[in-house]
Amino acid sequence: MSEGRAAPVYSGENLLFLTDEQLRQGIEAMFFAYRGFTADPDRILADQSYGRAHHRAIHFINRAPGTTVNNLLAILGVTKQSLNRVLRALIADGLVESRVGNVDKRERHLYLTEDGRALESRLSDAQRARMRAAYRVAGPEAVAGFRQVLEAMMDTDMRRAYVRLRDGTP
Amino acid sequence: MSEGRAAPVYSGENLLFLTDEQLRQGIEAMFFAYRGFTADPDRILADQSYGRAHHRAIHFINRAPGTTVNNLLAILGVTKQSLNRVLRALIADGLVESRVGNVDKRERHLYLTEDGRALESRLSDAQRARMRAAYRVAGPEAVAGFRQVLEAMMDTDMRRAYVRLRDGTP
DNA sequence: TTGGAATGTCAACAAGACTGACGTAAACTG
DNA sequence: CAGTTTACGTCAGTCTTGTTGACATTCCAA
Repeated sequence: MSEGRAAPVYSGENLLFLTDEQLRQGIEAMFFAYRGFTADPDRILADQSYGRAHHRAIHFINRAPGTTVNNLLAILGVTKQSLNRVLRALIADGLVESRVGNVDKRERHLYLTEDGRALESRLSDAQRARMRAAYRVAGPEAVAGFRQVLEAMMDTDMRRAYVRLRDGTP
Repeated sequence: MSEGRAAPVYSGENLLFLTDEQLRQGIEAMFFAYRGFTADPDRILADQSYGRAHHRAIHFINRAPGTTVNNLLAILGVTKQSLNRVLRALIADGLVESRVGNVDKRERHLYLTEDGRALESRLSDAQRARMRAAYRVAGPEAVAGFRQVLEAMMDTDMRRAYVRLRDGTP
């Protein structure tokens, strides 16, 4: 992890000698990497009148078609007013369809339209290309570690949401 | 990385069988983890009249004392006007000191004051604690992989800035 | 020495987040 | 069945943080 000083001894689950400096580097790595992570979709959306908020909504609607507004709210971690502004625009532009629930008519189930899926593809193609390139450079073991650390960094609620999406267990 | 389907064969630097699904999981991991990553400092700053932008400025001024505004601009990736608002507040509140450059009087060199360092500590203590916990859960090999993937995900400019800070080579 | 480039500041504006209040419809519950 | 809770939408107002545009100061090179 870091050269130039006496190699720290890691023993089992007792991971020691994590200097503030090492942690700080991890923090900065997160900061700079997240910028890269969002750069490509941001560029694509810059032309349109959409932003990162729209991208997030589109991503998760695509990921869990038929999800309810409340569900999306919990995943995105924003207020319903904030999400509503975004959804209103996407629905008005015909990228998202909102269907009243069959069993519970209070609920609205959200789906991407053909156009919505098209935009989603453009956005996630760009993001996946970068992720794929990074994965290739770093190698498979690094990828596994990457995922482990990220998962450990999440809040409990978010980890639950993440795992649920990952495993497709509603 | 993923169970439930035929184990993909990874061969040397030729990392294959990266399904869209696997990449998508990486993308979502980044999204959820970044939320956790910023949660603690955000909570601390919520009381004060500061936000994430102030945190970022404080972090990097602490990291590279005497840095110029232009320098900070490049690292943070915002416009100078945007940074200026943040700096103005921090200077007015006595957390940051701005000294006119000796050799080039157009430049302002930025330093944290005693109070600035105190807030920096509070913020980064919280963030480091989470990072440390995540590192401990994931283990040292995972941490190495984590850092590798993040570095590979950065834009070239950001990777340069990151390495420069990490290695302390101005 | 003068005009352009670089550095930084001030002012006005836009996006996107937030809170608070309110309304409607549907579901649940004693 | 009446009252309460839940799910969703909306209006209004505020705050943070990003943007452009205009401008002052300083440096440097033709």
